Amino acid sequence: MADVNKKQKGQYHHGDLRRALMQAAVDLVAESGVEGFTLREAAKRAGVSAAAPYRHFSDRADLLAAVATEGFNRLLPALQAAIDRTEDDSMAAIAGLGLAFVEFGVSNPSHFKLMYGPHLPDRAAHPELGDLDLEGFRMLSQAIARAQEEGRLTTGEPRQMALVSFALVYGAVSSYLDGEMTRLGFSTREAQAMLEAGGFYLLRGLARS
Amino acid sequence: MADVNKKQKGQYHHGDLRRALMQAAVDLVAESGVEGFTLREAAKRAGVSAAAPYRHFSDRADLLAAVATEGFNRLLPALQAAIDRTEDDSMAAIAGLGLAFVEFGVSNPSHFKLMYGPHLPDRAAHPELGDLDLEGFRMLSQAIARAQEEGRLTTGEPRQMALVSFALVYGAVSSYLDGEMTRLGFSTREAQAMLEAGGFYLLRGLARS
DNA sequence: ACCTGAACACCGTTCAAGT
DNA sequence: ACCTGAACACCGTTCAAGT
Repeated sequence: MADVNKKQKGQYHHGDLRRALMQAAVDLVAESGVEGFTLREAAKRAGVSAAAPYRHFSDRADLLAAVATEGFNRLLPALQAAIDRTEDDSMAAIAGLGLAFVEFGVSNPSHFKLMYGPHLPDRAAHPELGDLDLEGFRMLSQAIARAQEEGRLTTGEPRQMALVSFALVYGAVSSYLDGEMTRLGFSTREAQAMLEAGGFYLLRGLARS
Repeated sequence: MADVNKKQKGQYHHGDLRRALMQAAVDLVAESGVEGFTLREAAKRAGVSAAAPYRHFSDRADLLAAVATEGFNRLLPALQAAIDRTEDDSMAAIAGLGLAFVEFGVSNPSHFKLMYGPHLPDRAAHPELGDLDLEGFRMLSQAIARAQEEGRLTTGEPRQMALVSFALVYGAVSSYLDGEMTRLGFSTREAQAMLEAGGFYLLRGLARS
């Protein structure tokens, strides 16, 4: 049960330096935000020199993008599972997607910040990120379209209704992670209650009257 | 009409270095994000040495916090104006608050990011920021309470309904500013349309049935 | 009171050299 | 193929010294 996060003393090769660096990034972001992450500190925690990361990542941003990609690769199956779990109820599927998204963000704050935050300077350099992002959004759009076909949601562009829903859950999670809710005097419990109520209010507004 | 942003050549005193540094910060954040802002570059643009800013700000974070404070000092009057403009219609006041918030964010992206983003490492060091933040939130809560008294919104904790509304507009603005909407394939026009529709859907959900 | 110049510790990144 | 050590340009911050 060797610790894969640190190089064995005296060993020349690391084992899985790529993994260890990504884990160090997640830890550092959790500890002190994305600004608090430095390549040198990540290398130090993995027990290698400051130059070693450049064998595995082209630069600092490339490492962060790899963590973001890992995040999408965790989120998308969770969203799919939420849909599968509610095969019979199209409205429940939409609510389930929202809850799964929120749960993912709260459980994976470092990943979430890198996936959706302003920290990746050149997203064009990582096209796979955009593709994964779009795929999640398409799941939501399709769930909304399905509910419309069943006559349970009001008419309107599914894409637009999806974007409204996304803005709500995205705003909820990121303002929570940024500490805005705490600043406004909400406890974690209250914040959670509001998330559920928020989804309820919005769904009510989207519902067929 | 002297350029207050640069020190006159040969002049020893600057004139208003504090202002010039804050303006440089706004510009740098707009150009390359908060990560792209450096104290040294701001000082360079103001025409002073790298140590000069420390006469006016205790450190880098203090300068950024000053810009955030300036942002709240612009936002709050805009919110108040939105309320005054719709004295007679409590529902219009809520919608007006949302639109004013969105308009502020789109027009003052650098300020908005610093006010609500994760970039200020120690917000406790700047208590006035939390106060101003809360004041804006109280405006929204009161508008909601008023609409409830008039029987136009469903019952429920105004604070909680305000938080839901805040999450929606906050999510809309910050995902727009972070480029997420563009990534999802929405044009600026579409994004704007969705903002309006989003407010409509949510208000509909909050309305008394 | 306000600013400069030099200094320190730190960072991202490169590159020749080691195993 | 993978990593080290030294180097470079840059950054935040401090401090003695200048005006």
